[in-house]
Amino acid sequence: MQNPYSITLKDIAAKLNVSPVTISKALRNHPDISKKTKSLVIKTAEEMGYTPNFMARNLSSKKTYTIGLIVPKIAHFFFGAIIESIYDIAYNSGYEIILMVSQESEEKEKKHIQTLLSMKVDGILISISEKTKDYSIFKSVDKHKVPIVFIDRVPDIKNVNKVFVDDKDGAFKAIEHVIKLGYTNIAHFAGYNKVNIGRQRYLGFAEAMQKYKIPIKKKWVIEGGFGEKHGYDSFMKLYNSRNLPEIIFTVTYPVALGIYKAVEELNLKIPNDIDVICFGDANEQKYLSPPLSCITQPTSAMARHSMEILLAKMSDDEDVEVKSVILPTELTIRGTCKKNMKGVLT
Amino acid sequence: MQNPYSITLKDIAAKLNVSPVTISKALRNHPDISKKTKSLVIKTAEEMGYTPNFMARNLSSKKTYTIGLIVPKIAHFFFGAIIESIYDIAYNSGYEIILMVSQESEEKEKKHIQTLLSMKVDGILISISEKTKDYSIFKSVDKHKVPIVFIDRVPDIKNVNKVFVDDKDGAFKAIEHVIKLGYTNIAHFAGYNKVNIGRQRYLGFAEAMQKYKIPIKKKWVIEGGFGEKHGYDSFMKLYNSRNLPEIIFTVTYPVALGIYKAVEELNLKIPNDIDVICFGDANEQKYLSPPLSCITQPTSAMARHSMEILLAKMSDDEDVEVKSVILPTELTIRGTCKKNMKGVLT
DNA sequence: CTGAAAGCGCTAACAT
DNA sequence: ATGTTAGCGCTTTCAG
Repeated sequence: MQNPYSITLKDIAAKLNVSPVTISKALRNHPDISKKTKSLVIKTAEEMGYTPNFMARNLSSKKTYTIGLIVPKIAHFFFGAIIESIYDIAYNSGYEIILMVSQESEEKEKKHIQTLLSMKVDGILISISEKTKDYSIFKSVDKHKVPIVFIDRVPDIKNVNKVFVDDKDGAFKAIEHVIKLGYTNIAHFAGYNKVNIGRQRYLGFAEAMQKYKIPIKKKWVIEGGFGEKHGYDSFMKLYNSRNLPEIIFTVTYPVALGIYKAVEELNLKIPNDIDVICFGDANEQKYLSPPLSCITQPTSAMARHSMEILLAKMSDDEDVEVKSVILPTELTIRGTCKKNMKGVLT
Repeated sequence: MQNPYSITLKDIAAKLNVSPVTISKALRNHPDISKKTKSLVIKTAEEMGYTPNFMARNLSSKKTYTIGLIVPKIAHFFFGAIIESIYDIAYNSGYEIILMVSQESEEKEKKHIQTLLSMKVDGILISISEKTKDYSIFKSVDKHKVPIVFIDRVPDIKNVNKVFVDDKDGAFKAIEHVIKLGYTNIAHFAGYNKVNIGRQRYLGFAEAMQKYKIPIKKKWVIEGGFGEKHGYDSFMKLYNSRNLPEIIFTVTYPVALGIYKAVEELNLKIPNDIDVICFGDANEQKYLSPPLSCITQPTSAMARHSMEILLAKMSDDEDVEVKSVILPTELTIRGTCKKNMKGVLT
């Protein structure tokens, strides 16, 4: 027995002198059972402290009412916000979320998918790790017939459900803004080119530079992922090469934070010595010194759309159409990236 | 059938012309089975894309190798860090974490506990919501014989496993530091008195004030929970009453952030117009304007201790002793709370 | 070393 | 309206 202290349908049945099936049906509000019996059953079940056995229930029925959610990191504003929204929607739709953290490891991601599959989740929501190259695992999910929706970090394959932001457009808008302000020495601390968000943000950057005929300096485009360390290391590298740009556009907020850290250690000042703008918002940015300007992503809309798609896929047996939702970004200018006002500000 | 595309033990058995039991044993590395058979089984299982059915497995065995984790919030540095550490340790110990978010609601918390119980988790880790008053639910967990350990936000009951920080001492040290710096007009934006961390932090504050014979002004001790809104609202209230202290000690980091927000809106300056120190660290604090001083909690140590206790409880059948771990805090002085240097800094 | 039998707790189909 | 039978996929005795 799972543990000797849990009460089962049988126990209730014995006490009430009926069959376990009656209890099962009553508890699930099956039309077969009379109101009187139902209320009696419910009452005694409560009295006895009955807790349905999830494992048993889901072994005999088809649905588990659970959704697997895989993210690369958790202690990160963007994912924190996404997760929170998804939990919220799931809760209100009667689903449980099983959250897994890949920690940017392709191997862990794979393991987690296996686990979720073995847990018989009804669907999977995933933002893939920055290292993920092998997409075959996602096809295996398909084979198991469990619907999957990709969020933000989506793989470059056709015919999958994805919800992401118009990264290229967002980056373009930001760089265009920067250029119009009069900056010409613009660097980009990029993500990885093989990760969609890294690639698209770079492309937006490049397109804007091209449009305004500003040559892109190779040394000023540094690829290195999405974490704080990239920002710190790359800035240090640039600084030591004595070849600083006026402004750096970073692929994520943590990368920008890395620059803040380096700048402080070097006793430099933002935005005087170096200016920064980043892709991705975080609550704290407005309290940074100086407040960091950024491209804002609509996290709760992303969560909502992903859940809507997944919910639809999970309920409809017929093949619902594959959906790709692209959401717009917004430019939020705060204390950085406002060249024309430099004199006033400092 | 769960879904027609998943391969079961039976399928493998049929293919290999042996009984399902042999497969089951081989896959679990049971000593009964010969090496030769084992390797053959493992190989074909892989080829066929076998995924064990978690539900079935855990229905027939005792352990599920899952741990339930309940936290009040997720998009919050402290909990994010705790969660990440716990996930890490669990992963390395072969456990899965089922994360639930109570969103500071007692009702949701209760529901989540029920769900976890019905999922037959092997143990529960919980940081209770700020609203939780009824502790009877925790006793019901006890009845189910699933071990539970409380982290940080622990209920005020005897004989439960808990891991928390010496909140009172941390607050005391901070206020003592503040007083020694020469501040006398000290306010406290407190949590809720009925939540242990709120109460203890207040007590530390009060004790320090008393030791140095500084009267506590009632209007300067404002109770209001642990969120940003409390900080914002309370500061606005204080400001409008034209009775500002020199420094405010806040019960959490988000509360301090609320003050930062209000201060900016009011066009005031920290630390000149008002100074702040808070309980609880976050990565971003060092980049705030100005960098926020705080009392640092050892999140990963907290995670480690909780998991150690839980792991022990889950493995030993005999009643292991109830454990209460109290961890020390550290004072981290950054840009706020350094009166003697005011002239230099600004 | 291998397998047959029984059962975990629940639900679905089919009686009654 | 209630109960009987069977089975979900796996593991645990207990025989061979």
